[in-house]
Amino acid sequence: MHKSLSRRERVKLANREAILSAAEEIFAEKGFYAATVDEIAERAEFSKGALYTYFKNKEDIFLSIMREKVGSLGKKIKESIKVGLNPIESIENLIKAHLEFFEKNKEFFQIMTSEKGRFEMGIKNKLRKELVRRFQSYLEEVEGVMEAAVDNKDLKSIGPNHLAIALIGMVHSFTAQWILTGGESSLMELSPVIASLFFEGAKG
Amino acid sequence: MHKSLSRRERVKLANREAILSAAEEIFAEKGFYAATVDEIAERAEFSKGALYTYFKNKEDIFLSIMREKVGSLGKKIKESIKVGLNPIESIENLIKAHLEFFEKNKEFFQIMTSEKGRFEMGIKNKLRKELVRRFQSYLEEVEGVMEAAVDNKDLKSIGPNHLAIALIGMVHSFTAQWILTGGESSLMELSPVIASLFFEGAKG
Amino acid sequence: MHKSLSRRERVKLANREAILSAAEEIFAEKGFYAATVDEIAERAEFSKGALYTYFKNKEDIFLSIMREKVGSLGKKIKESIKVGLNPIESIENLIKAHLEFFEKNKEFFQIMTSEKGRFEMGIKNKLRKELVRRFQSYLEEVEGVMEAAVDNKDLKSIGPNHLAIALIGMVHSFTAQWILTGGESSLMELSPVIASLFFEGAKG
Amino acid sequence: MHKSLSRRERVKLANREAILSAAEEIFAEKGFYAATVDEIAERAEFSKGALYTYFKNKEDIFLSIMREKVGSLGKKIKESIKVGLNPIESIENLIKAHLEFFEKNKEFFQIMTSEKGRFEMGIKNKLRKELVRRFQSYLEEVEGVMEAAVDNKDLKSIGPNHLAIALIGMVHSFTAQWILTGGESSLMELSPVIASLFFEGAKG
DNA sequence: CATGAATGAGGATTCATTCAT
DNA sequence: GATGAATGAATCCTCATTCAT
Repeated sequence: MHKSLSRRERVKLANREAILSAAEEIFAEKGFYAATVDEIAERAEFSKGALYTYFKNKEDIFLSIMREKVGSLGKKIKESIKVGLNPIESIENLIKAHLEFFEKNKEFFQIMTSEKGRFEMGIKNKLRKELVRRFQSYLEEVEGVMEAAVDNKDLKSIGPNHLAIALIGMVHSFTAQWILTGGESSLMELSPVIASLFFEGAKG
Repeated sequence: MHKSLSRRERVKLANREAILSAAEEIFAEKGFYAATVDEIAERAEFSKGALYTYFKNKEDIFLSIMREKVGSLGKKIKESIKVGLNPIESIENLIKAHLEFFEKNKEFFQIMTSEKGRFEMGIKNKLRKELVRRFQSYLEEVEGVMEAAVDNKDLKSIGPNHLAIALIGMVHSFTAQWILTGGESSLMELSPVIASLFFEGAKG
Repeated sequence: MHKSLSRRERVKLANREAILSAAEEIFAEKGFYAATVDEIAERAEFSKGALYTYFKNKEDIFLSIMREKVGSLGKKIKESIKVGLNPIESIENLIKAHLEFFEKNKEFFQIMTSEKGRFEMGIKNKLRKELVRRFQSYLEEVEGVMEAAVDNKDLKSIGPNHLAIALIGMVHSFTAQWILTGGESSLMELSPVIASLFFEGAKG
Repeated sequence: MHKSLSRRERVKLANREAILSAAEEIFAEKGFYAATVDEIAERAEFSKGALYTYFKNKEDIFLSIMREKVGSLGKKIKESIKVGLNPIESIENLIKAHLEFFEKNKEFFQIMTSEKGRFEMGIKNKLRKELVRRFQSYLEEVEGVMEAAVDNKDLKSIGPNHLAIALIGMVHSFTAQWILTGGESSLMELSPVIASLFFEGAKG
């Protein structure tokens, strides 16, 4: 990878990543507003000014993180779905992919759940629009499998939209709880519990 | 209620409520940081100074809203549980109570989901501690019904904690989606869908 | 004057004037960019923040000064012209009015001559547009007298535009020199010299 | 000229000129403060760092332009005066030389008129001092012709200082107006108008 | 008590200048 | 020498909080 990049270009790319990584932590801890550019710069071990050679402004840093992560989540989800032999297996893979992604991206999960509502408001901004589009496409992906499963009589004929909301709600809820209790144990271990509850329900 | 309050005291109480109500809107729209005291004062049709006779500072306004709402939600939940003849019915009531509450308190739901993570950090503050305690007691309440249902063999013997997380996750997810799509139709109508998915699962 | 203003309103107006007066000095000394809001605040004996209750931003302070002064200069010029019994006398009055105004408004003269070119560029701004309009109307006023004088055969039939440029150039040049040499003696005393040179020329 | 310069030295000199020329444009457009080193470097098609091998700092670039131009203007003026057969002709030549110079150096004229007042303040700097000295010598040159003309009874016995101020004021005013209206037509054509107004005055 | 002007700490951003490559 | 990334001082502006009237 990066075969064709000059050393200088590779350094720039690495620095960019370092800044984004530091910013992700701070944004997760404090949210967009309370996070300060100074603090991000300090955590990234760069001067304040350096951030502005890599990003247009604070919002650009934020949206760059979100764009990358949302895109990456979407890709993982898509891949997980394709791998399944049948809709049920696809959904099981979907759950696993979600948990795996959030386990590696705790900070992003926190940012996403707390700032999502915010960046959908007052969308004048190209980047913001693109971001919202990516989110939607991710949801549609999940709805897609649900629809396939319903068509295949694997799932009850409930609106795929509702099925998607229910599953994602459970996944997010378990993830949030896992983070709240320290995020130490393995989140992926919960995959069977979630699958079982989603498919079979809780009734004894 | 308020039997023993003088007229002056009643006015003060009403003003307090008016301020909190205005603040709730602003906080829901913009989040804690982006909301300005000026804007809250204007929306509440009070002078900025007046807010400071009713509340110690901006955080105090915020936590007052949260305390009241979290307390109120907890109370509703407790009541809903008690009314049920058996654990299953209690859980059905629990779902309805949730949806009813969020339908009336959209703004609070938005604030809660976006700021919850934040005010759990750096809890030096009495009010914050109390708030977190209230949240926990609300969760424990839900876990309580789940435990009863498991004991009663109404639900599979899954950890009550997991059952609570799953149900709350679904409820929050449906609520969030409802708000995102405008919050016009009735949220409570979704109660049977959620109950069915929770009890019976999605499998056809 | 200000009969109908409450005390508070009068104080506000006085404060506004104090800020503008301090700003005028600083802008004259350093120009728009080098002048800092901090310095203006300090000179005005207000806090930095206070300036922002009176003015939208630094540019607003600057344009407020210019607007008032340009308007005031224009008014003086118009009045001076009207008072003359004939075009020649009107022009003499015009010269006197100019010198009198600049003598009292050294700082404005300096700002005007150094920033004029600047605020004509990139006029996106209502205030800037209005300002340029006022400047033009002042020039047209001077051209107006010249035209009358030419029509009346008091002046050679040179384009009134050229006559206006020549006279204003001389007036500005004498003013600039007067300021450069300390601005102590009376500028108005130069009125006959300028009038003589303008009307009779330098040739012996 | 530059006979004894090596190729390397000639390149350096050419680069220096290219930078100064680019800087002159930017300074004329925006003034000293609003002009950025980045922009100058870009316009000159050099790296930012390169500018600092040719000039000590931003002020050095600015003062280098001014020094060269002021010196050049002074030289032209001196030459124009010498060529005249008598004082009157010398003054006519002086006017022509001025207009010719400003026609070729619009940018410098703009910089000069807007920044002149500024760099006379707080002169701690050798370069600045030298610059002010050059300006003064240019004025003295003009005063010199005026004195000669007065002595020769070609002009009224008005102080040569006043005569110089009046003439220069007119020249600058016409130049400023010419630039304001686009600077397309020939500025030099105005030479007879200015001479006539200066010598004979405006009276009909 | 209510008001809203004043305060000033805090934060985002710019840009001249330096310096490692 | 040339480059342009990095620096950080400087600056504008915001806004929670205070306090004189």
